[in-house]
Formats: sequence, C-alpha cells, structure tokens
Amino acid sequence: MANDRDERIRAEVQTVPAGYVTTYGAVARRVGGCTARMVGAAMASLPDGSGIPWHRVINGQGRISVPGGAGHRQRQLLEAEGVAFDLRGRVNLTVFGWGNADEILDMFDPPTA
DNA sequence: CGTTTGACTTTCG
DNA sequence: ACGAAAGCCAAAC
Repeated sequence: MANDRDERIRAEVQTVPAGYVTTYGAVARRVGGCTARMVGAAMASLPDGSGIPWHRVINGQGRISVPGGAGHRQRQLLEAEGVAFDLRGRVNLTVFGWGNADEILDMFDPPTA
C-alpha cells in the first residue's frame, strides 16, 4: 500500500489522456508538496499492470528517463498512442506536452476541477 | 542518525 | 545544442 502523496501522483498521471505526455516536474507542481524526483520514485515503485499510464510521464527535456529495456518499451507505447519522437528520440512538448498545456488549459477548463 | 542514491530540473561552460 | 555541476527532497543504507 502506498502513501497518500503517491496516490495523488498516480491520480494526476491518470488524468493525462492518450496521445499526450507530461513531465515529472509538471506533475509534481500540480500535486504540490512534492518534487519531480518523488514523481519518478512513485512511478518506479508502480507494480506491473497497475493501470497507471506511467509511460506518458517523461522528463522536462522531452526525453525518456526510464532506464533499461523499460525505456524502449515506453517509447513504443507512446508511439502507439500517436506521440511522435524526433531523430534524437525526443518529444515536442509544445505539441504533445499535457503538462506544458496545463497552464493554458488552466483558464479554460482544469481537468481535475 | 549521517551518508548515499535517484524514472528530475536548472544553470553554466 | 550538448555535457557537466549544483540544487532538491525523501527513501534506503
């Protein structure tokens, strides 16, 4: 069983729709009271098949931060959802970044509100 | 209880 | 644009 903070992080990640990505920092900022590293730690501790779209969470540089084969798997999952990677293996957060759009959508229609 | 580590971010060269 | 260094905070040692 996880802590309340981890649950909030998971809930926030759940709000990211397929075809979009968010960043650790954006999630941390939205959850509040936690940092980007904690979001990463929360994802790392997720059990397999938890139903959490952990693959939609990448770092602020639009790059995969997941080590090992899981990283390659994450990229495949995102491409399957329509997220495009450039030649350097980076995602354009201006286009696919849900975390980037949160401030814009904030004055429109907050996903959690 | 001090030290090390990490699925991060930002700044500097 | 890229790599290195520092900053951060909690969990693991």
